[in-house]
Amino acid sequence: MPVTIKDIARKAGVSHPTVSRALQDSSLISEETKKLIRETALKLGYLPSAAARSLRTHRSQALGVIFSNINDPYFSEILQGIEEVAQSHHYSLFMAASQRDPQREQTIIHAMRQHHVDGVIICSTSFSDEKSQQFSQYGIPIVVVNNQAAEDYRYSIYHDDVDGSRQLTKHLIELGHRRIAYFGNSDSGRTTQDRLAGFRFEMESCGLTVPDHYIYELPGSDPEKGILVTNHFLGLSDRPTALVCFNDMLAIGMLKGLQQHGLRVPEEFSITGFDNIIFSDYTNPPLTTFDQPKRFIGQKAAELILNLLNASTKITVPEQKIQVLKGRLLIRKSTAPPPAEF
Amino acid sequence: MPVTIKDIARKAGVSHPTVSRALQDSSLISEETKKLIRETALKLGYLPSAAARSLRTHRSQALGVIFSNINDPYFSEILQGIEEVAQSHHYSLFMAASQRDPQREQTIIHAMRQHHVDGVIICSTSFSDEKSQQFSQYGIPIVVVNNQAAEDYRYSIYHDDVDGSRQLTKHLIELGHRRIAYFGNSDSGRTTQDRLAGFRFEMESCGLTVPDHYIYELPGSDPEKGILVTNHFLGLSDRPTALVCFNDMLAIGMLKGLQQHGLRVPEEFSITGFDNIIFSDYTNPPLTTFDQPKRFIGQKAAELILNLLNASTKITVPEQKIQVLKGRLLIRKSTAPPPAEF
DNA sequence: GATAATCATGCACACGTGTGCAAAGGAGCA
DNA sequence: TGCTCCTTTGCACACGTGTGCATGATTATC
Repeated sequence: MPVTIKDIARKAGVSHPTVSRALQDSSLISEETKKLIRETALKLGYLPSAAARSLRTHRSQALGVIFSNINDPYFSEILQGIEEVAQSHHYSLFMAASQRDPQREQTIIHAMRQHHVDGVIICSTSFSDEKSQQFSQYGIPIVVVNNQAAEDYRYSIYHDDVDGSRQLTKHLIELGHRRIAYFGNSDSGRTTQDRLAGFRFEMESCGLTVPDHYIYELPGSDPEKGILVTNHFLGLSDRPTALVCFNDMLAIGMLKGLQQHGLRVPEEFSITGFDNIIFSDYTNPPLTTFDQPKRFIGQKAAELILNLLNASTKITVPEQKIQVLKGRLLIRKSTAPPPAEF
Repeated sequence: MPVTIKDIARKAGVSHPTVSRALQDSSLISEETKKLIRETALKLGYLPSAAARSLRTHRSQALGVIFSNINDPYFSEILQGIEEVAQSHHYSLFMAASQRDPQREQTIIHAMRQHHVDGVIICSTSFSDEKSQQFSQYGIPIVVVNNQAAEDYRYSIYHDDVDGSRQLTKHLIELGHRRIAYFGNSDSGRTTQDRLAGFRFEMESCGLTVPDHYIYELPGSDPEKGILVTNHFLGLSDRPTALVCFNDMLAIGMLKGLQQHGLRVPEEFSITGFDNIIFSDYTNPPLTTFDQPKRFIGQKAAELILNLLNASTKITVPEQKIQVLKGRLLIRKSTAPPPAEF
């Protein structure tokens, strides 16, 4: 049987409301009673009941975090950032993975509403606007990370993927490449769109055309997909000399596929990734990629939502609705000038 | 203002206890009132308050999951398994990372006790026995995964690392290697011990000696450590021809280190990993490793703890306290017979 | 010295749900 | 008709915490 404030009250010879106030460091209670109560609380090993507190105050000291897939090094690094900030602010984390399944998404929403989370961070690109409205409708603030429709949300954080994609493309162009293709992912919402848009934009502004068959997109991000798609690009009569990949996972797979076909990277073929997941530095050759501040993004998302929680009581509205974070180009060894004959 | 059972009661013209019972499908309530109540509950969009329910029943429908580090592909795959099972049983997940910091561990324990989790899964090797007793002391069942002292716990799950390490070592011996070294991790508790033990055991049972400088252990598992340690092994006068690495992360780093020194793997040097994380198949050459059923381990851990929760009411004691799961040897391209001159 | 002002504390109730017990209503039976 | 038994429902209270309000004690003011 756990210790309650009533137990403390009995032991200290006061009433339980006095204990409640004392532990909140209320100015109504005299310093000496506070001290007495704190000591007996410590002695008895008191721990407040989150359930009772949450029932009364409508605050749970818990945040919900929704991912499409936890088992993804990109997301787990974001999660790490979130967790750090949450823990240092004494917030607990409810975590769930939607697996892009609408059924599960609904289940998750219900679970989080039932558990009365104070706020929600959505890191799932597939989460629709109307789904997330189920939170805001009940006064639960949400922050979305890299969502497909960041602008539709009141608060969101995303990485400037257009910029990243442009920088990668520009790097290849500067190396002398002219026939550059794009290997994309089709189901990551805004990320899908922005990375392709950045590629196209940079190509066009350099006067380079992109034939339709230079764009290849498919759902999912297993490296295995990369291997499968190798054939497509290598089979083209106007074979590209360089490839911009949607992310590191796909690039890693593509790299393996190219090497299985006997191509030397980067001498015969250049390839870029995106995200700078830890393994992109351990491929052979190491991947040229775009470093996205993943942990920082997680931290910012957590800080933003915690500010919102305080704001709702203090009626302070944060000045900024949308935060755009910038990354940096990371030139490693998977890119080089195209072969001489081109 | 969320809908409560009282709102339903008012709308349906009954008392709130009747609603409570009806929604629990109690046999005390007539079928037609049940139907009426269910319909109005649906119409009003009722969602039970976990706080109130938990306060009354002392069950929260939530599990705690403690990791040392979330940003680790090995653990996140286990987490995925846990999440799947939990979600399908309508349990939510409280998640926290200890970062091997005793202070944070204590904070996590408090947070989880406050939130009244029904059970805890500990995937952190650094979690001490006495720490976890804080849970069992208050009747919260715990399941530990791959813990250093699995036998001390009432319920635990672990992978047979001794067996895995033996099989890897045996594979190298069968290829003809005699000078085999071990590159380990020093802060993963039982895993640390078992993998080294398996290596030693197999070497000895084949009559091969292991000089002290053939064993190198350090804390942490960043691939970067692998690079740093390359010098140690390559600098030895009796240089080994093969290396058994604690896990894939370190092996991936070591592989890069070897290649930076101009060594060809596997022609001049063989190397093995452990765990079969997804990237071990995408190094060049792909890593020979030991496939551990990570997701399955997570699923089993979640199932075990859910059984314990039911058992505590039904007074059924599970027959098995400790589950040992087996993996399988995965021979890829990072291992080959030693060079001819040896 | 009487009154007002200030401080510290306790009483009572609320949050939303679940459950023991009593009670009301109907059916069955002698 | 009177009794018992069963079904269905409501009443009252509990879970642990927080807060408005009243109360009692102490000090300040004229």
